[in-house]
Amino acid sequence: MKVTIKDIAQKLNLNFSSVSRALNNKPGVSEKTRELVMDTAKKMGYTPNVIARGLVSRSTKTIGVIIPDIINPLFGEITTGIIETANIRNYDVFLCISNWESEKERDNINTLQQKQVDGIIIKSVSDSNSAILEAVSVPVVGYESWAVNNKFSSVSTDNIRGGYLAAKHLIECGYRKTAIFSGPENSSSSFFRREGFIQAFKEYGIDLDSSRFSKAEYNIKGGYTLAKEMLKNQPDTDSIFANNDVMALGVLQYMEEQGIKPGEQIGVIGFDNIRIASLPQIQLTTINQPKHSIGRMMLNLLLDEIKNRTENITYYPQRTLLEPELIVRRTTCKV
Amino acid sequence: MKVTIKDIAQKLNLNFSSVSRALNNKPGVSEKTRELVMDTAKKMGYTPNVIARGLVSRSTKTIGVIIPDIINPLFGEITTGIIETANIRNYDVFLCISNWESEKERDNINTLQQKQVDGIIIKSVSDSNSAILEAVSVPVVGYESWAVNNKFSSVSTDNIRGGYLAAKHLIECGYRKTAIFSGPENSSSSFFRREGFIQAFKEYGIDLDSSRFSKAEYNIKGGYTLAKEMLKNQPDTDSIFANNDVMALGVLQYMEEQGIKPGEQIGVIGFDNIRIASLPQIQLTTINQPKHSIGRMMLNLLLDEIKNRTENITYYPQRTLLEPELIVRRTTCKV
DNA sequence: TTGAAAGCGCTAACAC
DNA sequence: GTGTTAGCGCTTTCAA
Repeated sequence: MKVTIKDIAQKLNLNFSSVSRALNNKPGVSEKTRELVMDTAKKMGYTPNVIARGLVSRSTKTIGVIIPDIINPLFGEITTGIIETANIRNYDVFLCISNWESEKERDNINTLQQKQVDGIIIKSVSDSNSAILEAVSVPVVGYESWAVNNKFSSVSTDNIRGGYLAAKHLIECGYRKTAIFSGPENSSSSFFRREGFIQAFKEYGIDLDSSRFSKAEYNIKGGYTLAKEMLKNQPDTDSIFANNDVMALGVLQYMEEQGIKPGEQIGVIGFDNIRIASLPQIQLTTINQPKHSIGRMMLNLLLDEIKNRTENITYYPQRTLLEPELIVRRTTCKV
Repeated sequence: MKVTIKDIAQKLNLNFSSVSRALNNKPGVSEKTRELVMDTAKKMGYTPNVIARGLVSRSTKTIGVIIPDIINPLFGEITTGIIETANIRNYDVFLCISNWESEKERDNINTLQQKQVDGIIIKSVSDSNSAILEAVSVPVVGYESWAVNNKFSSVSTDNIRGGYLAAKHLIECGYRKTAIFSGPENSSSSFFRREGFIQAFKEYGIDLDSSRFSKAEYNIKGGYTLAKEMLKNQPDTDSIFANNDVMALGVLQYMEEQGIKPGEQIGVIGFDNIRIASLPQIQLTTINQPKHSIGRMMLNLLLDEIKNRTENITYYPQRTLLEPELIVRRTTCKV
């Protein structure tokens, strides 16, 4: 059986509340007792039951994170940033995967609330959960969720600017007939990236043919399928803006299979700058997101809000936009 | 404030234990009361406090998972298998990242115990934690941990066989001077893969030069560095067995940079068969692990043991070995 | 069928 | 400085 503070108290002929005080470094115990308690606790192999502790203290020192998938390295790196920062600040992370399903995301939110997490970081996949999210009783910080909901803080890369940069580069390369491959319906990231992209073309006075806009799942297969379709139906397409890198990977796969040279015949630009995009065999031109920083910032924001709330300080949701960066590689013309 | 069973009880002029019974579908309440309770619970927006429930029932319906990193898609896919299966069986997953650090892993184990998880699935990075792991009070299932510890069940791909298959393929291609790039010190996967590899060479009566065995971190950079070193110091090396795919990716990166053609000048074989290995630009020859199945099997094993334990059925640790499969692509000769 | 009460392991307010 | 007590939200005996 597990050792409890009562066991320690009994052994030391103390009251269990004194043991609690000693263990938690609270005032009201003599140095002597404290040391004695600490020692025997260690000897007996005592580990606190954080569940019980959480029941009374109303804090679990755990924050919940909901991401759509774990295979896309983008989320992997953001999550790594979150976890590393959390650990430094003495918090644990409960990670949930929504698998891009709105319903699953709802389940995840519920689970986290039931688990009494102190706060939630979420990359929401659907507006339809915004009401639920607003009703959550703990602080929430979103990744790319400002448009959906401004009741809580959010951090994201400036997607409009990112899309703009991508377009500007493509235009300067001389591409004129660009296809845009977006993520799933309602993806706010795709929406803004496309907005910025279109804006740039407008500024340059170039018409963008919306029949070249299509959408699929944010994965390799999605990009592959879209490329196949697009290049068959509209073979004069001269470039592709894949709304994220894994999609771009799928595009490159299709082109490679067809013997179409990216960067020479058709330009391809992605978004995220995941690690493999830089491999010499891939050399994908893309827009960088500061992934690790995004994770770190979201966590810090969340903990600040948690602190504010316990201290009853009014809190104003804040939106943080990070600057994207164009990374030119081999899948677009060299400028 | 959150709704509790007491609130419901008060509203219905019932005792809160009746509400509990009704909510949990336990016998001892009339159908009428049960329905009434269910209804009002829903209306009042009641969600159970699983923390409190766990305190008394001694089960949190949560299992802990510890993996070394989240960037390597191998772990991503295994973890996806775990989470999906867990959700089907009504369990939540608490995911911890040890970052390949033994100390961090120890912290993770502690955290999970404190959080009172019902069981732990772990890919341990170090033998030094085996004592701690044995002392864990809940069931544990390991990935690739049999050699380290046989007090608990484990699932893994047959690494010896995998190494053997890799070697056989290389030999049949005509390679004779193979370098082996292993993972970090004490990596059991590398150990067995190398063993199987060496065994095959022995069977074929070919001497393997151990000066070509080296080790680094299990990531792209590790493979890159090792390839650079090896090909500089021992330029007659004709092939490389990278002990996992991400390492192989680093090897390919170096070769590409140097204009060395994989499969033509130097053969490269990896291990894991991660998704990107199949991209036409990469086309890495590798050994497949059934990643999703591994996750699913580990979870099922764990839940079985949890069940056995609550029912006081003696349990014998079992070792499950999965068959690896050679996937020939372009980085080795075509057979 | 329902109510009353104990207790899971812990913190915190209050008394001594 | 230490002990006593209540109570967090819930499940589970035992009585009624």
